[in-house]
Amino acid sequence: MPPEERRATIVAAARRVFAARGYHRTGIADIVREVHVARGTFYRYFDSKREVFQLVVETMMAEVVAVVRPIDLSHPVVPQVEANLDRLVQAITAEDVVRVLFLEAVGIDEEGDDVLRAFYAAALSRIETALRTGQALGVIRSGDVGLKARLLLGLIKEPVVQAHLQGRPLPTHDLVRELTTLLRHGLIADPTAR
Amino acid sequence: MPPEERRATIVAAARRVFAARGYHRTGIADIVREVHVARGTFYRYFDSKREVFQLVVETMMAEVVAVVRPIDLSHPVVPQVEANLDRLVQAITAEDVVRVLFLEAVGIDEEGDDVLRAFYAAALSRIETALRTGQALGVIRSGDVGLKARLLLGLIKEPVVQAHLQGRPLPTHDLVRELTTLLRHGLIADPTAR
Amino acid sequence: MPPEERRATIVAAARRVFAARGYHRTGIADIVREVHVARGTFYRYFDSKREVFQLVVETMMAEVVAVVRPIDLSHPVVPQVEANLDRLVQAITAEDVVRVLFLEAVGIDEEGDDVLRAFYAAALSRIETALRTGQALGVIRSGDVGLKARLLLGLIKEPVVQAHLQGRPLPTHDLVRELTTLLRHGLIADPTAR
Amino acid sequence: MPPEERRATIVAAARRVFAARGYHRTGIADIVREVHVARGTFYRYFDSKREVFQLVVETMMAEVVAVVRPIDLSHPVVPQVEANLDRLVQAITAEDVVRVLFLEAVGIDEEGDDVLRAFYAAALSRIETALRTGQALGVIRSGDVGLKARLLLGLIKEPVVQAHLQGRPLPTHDLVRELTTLLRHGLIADPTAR
DNA sequence: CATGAATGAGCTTTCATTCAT
DNA sequence: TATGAATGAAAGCTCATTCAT
Repeated sequence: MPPEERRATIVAAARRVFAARGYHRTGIADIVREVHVARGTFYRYFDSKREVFQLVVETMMAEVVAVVRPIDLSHPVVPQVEANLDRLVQAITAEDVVRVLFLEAVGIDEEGDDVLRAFYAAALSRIETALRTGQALGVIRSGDVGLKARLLLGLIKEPVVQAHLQGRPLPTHDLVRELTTLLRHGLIADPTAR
Repeated sequence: MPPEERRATIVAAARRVFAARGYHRTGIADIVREVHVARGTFYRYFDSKREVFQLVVETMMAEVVAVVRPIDLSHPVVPQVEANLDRLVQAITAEDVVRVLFLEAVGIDEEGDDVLRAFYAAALSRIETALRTGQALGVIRSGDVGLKARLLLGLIKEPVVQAHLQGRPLPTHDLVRELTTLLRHGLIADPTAR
Repeated sequence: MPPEERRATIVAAARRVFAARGYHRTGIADIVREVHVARGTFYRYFDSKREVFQLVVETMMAEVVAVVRPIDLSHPVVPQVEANLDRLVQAITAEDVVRVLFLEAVGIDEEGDDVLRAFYAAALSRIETALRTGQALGVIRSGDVGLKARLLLGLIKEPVVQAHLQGRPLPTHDLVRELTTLLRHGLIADPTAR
Repeated sequence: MPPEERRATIVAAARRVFAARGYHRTGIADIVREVHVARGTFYRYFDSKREVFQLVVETMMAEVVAVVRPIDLSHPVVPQVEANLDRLVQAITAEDVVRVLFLEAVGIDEEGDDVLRAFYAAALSRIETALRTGQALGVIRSGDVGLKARLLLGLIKEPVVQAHLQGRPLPTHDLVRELTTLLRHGLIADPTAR
C-alpha cells in the first residue's frame, strides 16, 4: 500500500474511533486495531496521538468550510444563502463531525485550542463580512456584526449539538426553515417588504 | 476546620482547578496542592475524582437554573423575560462555568452524559413551556416549539462560548439587547403591531 | 470503662474481625467500627495493627495450650490422653482459631513467624516428651520422636483445617475415635498377612 | 526473547519472589526487578498481580498432582504406594511449594479459596478412592474413608510444613519410613498388651 | 518499511498511623 | 482520655511512545 494511501487509511480509522469513543477514551491500540496495522506503523506516519487527532479535526474543519460557497451578488442572494445554510447544516450534522469537532476538540491542549480558535475566528469573520455586505445592501439590520455573527453561529450549532446529545435525528430542512423564518423577521432590515 | 467547610473548600479548589486545566489534565495532586491538604484528605471527602467533578458540574447546573425565575403573567412579561435573560447570561458567562459546564463536562463517561442530557432536557422543556404559553398569548409565532427552544439555547450559549474561546470579555447588556432585538422582530408574532 | 476492660474489648473485637476477614483484608476501620471506639483510641491501647493481631494470636495459642493437661502416671494413661485429645480438637475446631491461628498467622512478618515457630516448637517438644515417656513405659513404639510428633500434629491439625476450608462441620468424637484407632493399629488391615 | 519464554521467565521470577516474600509483601516492583523488565512488560503478560499468583499456585498444584501415579493392581501394590508417597513428599518439600501452596495461597480472596478448595477436594477424593479400593481388597481397615483421607493428608503435609517453619531440612526417606510404619502398625507399641 | 514487544512516567486510590482538639 | 480529621508513602495499573528485529 502506497504511503499516502496508508496514511489516509489510518486517518480515516482514527476518525471513526475518535468519533465513537472520544479523544481521551481512544487509545492508539483502538486505532491500530481498526486499521489492522501495528503500533509501530502508526508512529511511522504520525508523531503522536495528538497529531492524528489534530489532522482529523482539521480535515473536518476543511470539509465544513468547503461547503460554504461565496455569494454571487449578481444573482438573487437569498436562495444562495439558503443553499449554503442547508449544506452547512448537512455537513455539521454528520455524527462524527458533531462529536469530534464540537465536543471533543476543545480543551485538549493549548495548541489544539489555538487551531480551534483560528477556525472559529475565520468562520465568524466570514459571517461578519457577509453581514457587512448585507448591511451595505440594506438587507441586514444595522448594528454590531460581531455579536450578530456569534448569534448566527449559535443558531446553527446548538440545534445540531442538542440533537446529538439527545440522540435524536435532526430534520435538516425543518431546521433551516425555522431558522430562516427567524432570520427574516428578526434580522432582515425591512420585514414589511415581503 | 469543620468538615462541611473543609469539604466546601475542596470543592471550591477543585472547581478552580478543573476550570483552569480541564477534567483530564487535572490530577488529584493539583487539587490537593491548591487546598494545601494531603492526598488522603481528599479521599476522606470524595470517593473519586469523578465524584468531585460531577459535584462541581451539578453545582454549576443548579446555579444556572436558580437564576431563572418563573414569569408572573399578571405583570408585564417582557421585562421579566429580559431580566431572566440578563441573569442567565451573567451566570453562564462566568469563566469557570463556561469551561467546566459547556466544554469539559461532555464525554467523560456515560453517567456524566446522562446528567448533562437531563440538564439540557430540563432546560429545553422549560423554554418550550414558556414558548407554548407565549403562543397561547399570541406573542410567540406559532410552529414547532422544540426547534425554537434549541435555537434560543444556541442564541444564548454560543456567544458566551465564543467569547470564552477567543478570550474576549462579553458585554452582557449588548448581547441581551442584540438578542432581544432579534427575538422581537423574528420570534414575536406581529412586529408591525408594536 | 476501665482501661483494662476497654483493652480487652478491643482485642475481642479485633479477634472477631480478623477471624471473619483475615489479617490483610481487615483494616483498623473494621476493628474500631466493631468496638464503637475512635481510631485514635485504638492507638492509645496498641501501637499497631500488628500488635493486636499478635495479641489475638498469642491469646489463641494460650487457650489451645491451656486445654492440654499433664498426664498423671499414677492413673490410667489412655483415658487421660484421650480426654486431652478431645479437648484439644474441641479447642482448635473453633472457627476463629482455625482461621487466625492456622491460616492467617503465617507469613505476616519475621517477628510473627518467630512467635509461631516458638509455639510449634513448644507444642512439638511437649509431644516429644510425652512420646519419650511412653517409650520408656513401653507403650510407644521406639524410634525418632521428632518425626512422630510432627505426624501426630498433622493428624490433629489437618482434619480441622480441611473441615474449615470445605465449610463442613467436623464431628469431634468421630475424629478422635478414628485417630485413636489409627494410633493403636495403623491403617493397614492385617500387616502380618502380607 | 519469544513471548512464551518471556512469559515463563516472569512466572518463574514471580514464583521465586512470592516464595521468598509471600503474596502480600510482594509488589509488582519486586517481580519486575527480578526479571529485569519494566513494569509495563509485566502487564503485557498478565492482567494483575492476582493473576500471576494464581498461575504460580495452579502450576504448583499441577506439579504436585503429576507426581502421583495411578496404582497398577496387577503388580504389587505396596511398593507403588511407597514410591508415590516418596515422590509426593519430595514434590511438596520444595521450599517454594510449601510457602506458596501451603502457607500463602489461603485467604487471598474468594476465587483463590475456591481453587484451593477444589484442589484439596480432588486430592481427598483421590485418596478416598484409593482407600475404598484398599478396603475392597481387604488391606485397608474398614470405616469412614473421608476422615481417613484427611488424616493421611495431615500425615504428609504437616511434617513438611513444620520442617519449613523451623527452617530444618526434612529427611524424606525417614519421613516415608516412619509414616509407613505408622500406617502399618500405629503408634502404640502393643495395644493388645493393655 | 512494518512489526509488536518493551518501556517507564504517571495516574488514581488505599490505609496504617499521627496529632490537634 | 477520647476523638476523628489529616497525613503521605506506597500500591496496582495504564498507555503513549520507542526501538530492535
